[in-house]
Amino acid sequence: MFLPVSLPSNMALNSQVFDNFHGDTSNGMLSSDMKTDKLIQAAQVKEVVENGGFVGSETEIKSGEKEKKTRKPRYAFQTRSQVDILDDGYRWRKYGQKAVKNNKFPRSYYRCTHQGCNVKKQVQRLTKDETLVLTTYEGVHTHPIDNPTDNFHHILSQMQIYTPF
DNA sequence: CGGTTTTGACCCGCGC
DNA sequence: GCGCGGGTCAAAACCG
Repeated sequence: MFLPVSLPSNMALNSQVFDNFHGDTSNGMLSSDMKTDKLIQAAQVKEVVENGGFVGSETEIKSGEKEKKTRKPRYAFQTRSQVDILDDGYRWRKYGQKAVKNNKFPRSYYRCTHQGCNVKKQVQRLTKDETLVLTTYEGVHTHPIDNPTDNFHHILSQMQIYTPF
């Protein structure tokens, strides 16, 4: 259920992200940096936090192992929005929700529903500024977007590509 | 009726 | 060892 978006600005955000994605994923080698960058630009993010460290429990390296283990990239950014659900075009299934120590709002855990794609993200609203939403992505999508909650604008722009006239 | 949300339980690492 | 904080599981509820 990613439809309760009632803000027109948010919908404009989504369409812009879609356009960017379709323009860059032609070879399927879209880097997560570009993705995040596009999202940031589109979402009018106030502050960006890039986490270059390790993610997850088993990815931690203890011994002489260098950094050859699967170090998933994790990108976080804050968005000023009144709605918790920021639809980025992917389908997410919620699998958990926990309360965080210093925040009164719970943190929600989502997983990409695409088969074989275990990209995760967590969404958390900040207590400091109730209008700020911190979204953290973990992993990289390696499959095209199944554009679900689309606006007709984007559909039409796609149709124009395949229409000779 | 199938996929998603909900929600408490469970697990794991860490600090005391 | 134990409690705490954070992350995930899974069964039941929920919904289109």
